[in-house]
Amino acid sequence: MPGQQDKEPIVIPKPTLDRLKLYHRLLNEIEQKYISSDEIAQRVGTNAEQVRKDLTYLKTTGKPKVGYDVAQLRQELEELFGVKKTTKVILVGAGHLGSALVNYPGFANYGIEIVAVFDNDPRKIGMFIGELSILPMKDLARVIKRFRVEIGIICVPKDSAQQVADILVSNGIKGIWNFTPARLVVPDDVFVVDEDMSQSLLTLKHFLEMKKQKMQESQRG
Amino acid sequence: MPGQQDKEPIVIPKPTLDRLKLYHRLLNEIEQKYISSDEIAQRVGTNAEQVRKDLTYLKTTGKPKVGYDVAQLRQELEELFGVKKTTKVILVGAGHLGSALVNYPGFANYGIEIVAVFDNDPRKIGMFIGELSILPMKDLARVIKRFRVEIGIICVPKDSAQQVADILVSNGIKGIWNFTPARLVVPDDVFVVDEDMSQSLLTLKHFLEMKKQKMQESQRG
DNA sequence: TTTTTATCGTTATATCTTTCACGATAATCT
DNA sequence: AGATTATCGTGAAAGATATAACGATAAAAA
Repeated sequence: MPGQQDKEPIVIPKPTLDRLKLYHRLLNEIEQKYISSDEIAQRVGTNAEQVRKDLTYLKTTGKPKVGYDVAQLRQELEELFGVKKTTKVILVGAGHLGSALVNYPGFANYGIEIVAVFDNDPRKIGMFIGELSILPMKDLARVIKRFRVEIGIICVPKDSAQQVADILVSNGIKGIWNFTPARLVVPDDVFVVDEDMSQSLLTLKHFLEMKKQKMQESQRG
Repeated sequence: MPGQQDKEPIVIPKPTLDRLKLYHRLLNEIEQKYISSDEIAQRVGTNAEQVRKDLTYLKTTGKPKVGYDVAQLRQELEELFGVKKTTKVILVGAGHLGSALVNYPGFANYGIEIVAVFDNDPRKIGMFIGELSILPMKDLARVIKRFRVEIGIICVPKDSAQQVADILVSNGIKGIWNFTPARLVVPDDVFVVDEDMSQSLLTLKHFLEMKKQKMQESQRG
């Protein structure tokens, strides 16, 4: 395998990465100069050992009796997640969800900029979502090249999802944020993050089921 | 601890539960009568052993040389997730995202019915989202009681999130689907599922960071 | 300056999850 | 009917992650 080196291929475990995201969010909300592993833990709902373990994956180190330098930690996390670099993104599918995303105020904080919205419904072409006019799919290649877009958001009906993914991939997109329940098939070097809301829903319903069962049991018992 | 029994407190591990959701979705898409662990695995991107292990948490059992009965497995999963029972849900926050959710066609498939939408902006009261007219917050208690609502969706601005959560909880809501980045503080018996899109974003950006680093390394090396 | 204390970093232990391995079994083939 | 085969179910091994334990260290107190 050429181009691969054994020295320090430190990969951060997924669970740790997920918690680091929580820490990152927390650090953006607090004012103090230092914070202890224990305080971080309490605020995000884990324990101090876990926090310290997680932070060993970073360069930032804490001081005994004081804790971690908030600004420093925040900055390292921002680098880790590339928050500071603006990433240009296109969105395909100008339905309700697409509109919601274009208008989502949170993206700017994470260096995300939606530069164009596409749809294949001729009636929608030219209409505006926020300040962006909806473009036809045939303009996609041009826009991606022009703005050097790397990420595409898919929020079209499920049955068109794979087709759209194929178009995005063939135009050089390397990251896809998939809001449809479809499982996308893409080359290895393309990264897909699924945002399937129905799945979260199942989690909620399952919880309520469990709860009801428990209540019935304790009544019987 | 009264009301707690030691016999068979079988709890399905979270990773297993997440995969079961994938299997459930798959089973809804296929026509065949039987399916093998291997086919399930290939279709959802895992391996056969994993699938079989996961299915040991269910009552359904497979037949050698044949596989699992699709209909039976589907039904057991539907029961597990409470898909068949319609759950009534209210939504607070009639912004872009709220509208998107009300119009989301996928909910019906999972037995979710949004029965009312609330907002505290007087200008929005009485306007329609789909077929639902936007109600003032003061109607909330009445609606929850009337429809026996157990789940509330919060998609208001971050700063109002906790306040809304408190209102929901005090009106007997037991499950909250939180679309804001706020961390909600609720009693132990209330279950919160966070749907923080900014967090998924970080996953994507982190991936792109990694990728860039790798490319730089391989150029240097 | 010495002692005490809070908090870190890290190694060791425990738990949880996945993978492996293989005997059991129902369907198919000879 | 007996042999063969695909597939299951499960217990054991391996791997990953989380928790616990504790010595080290910087700040604060004595």
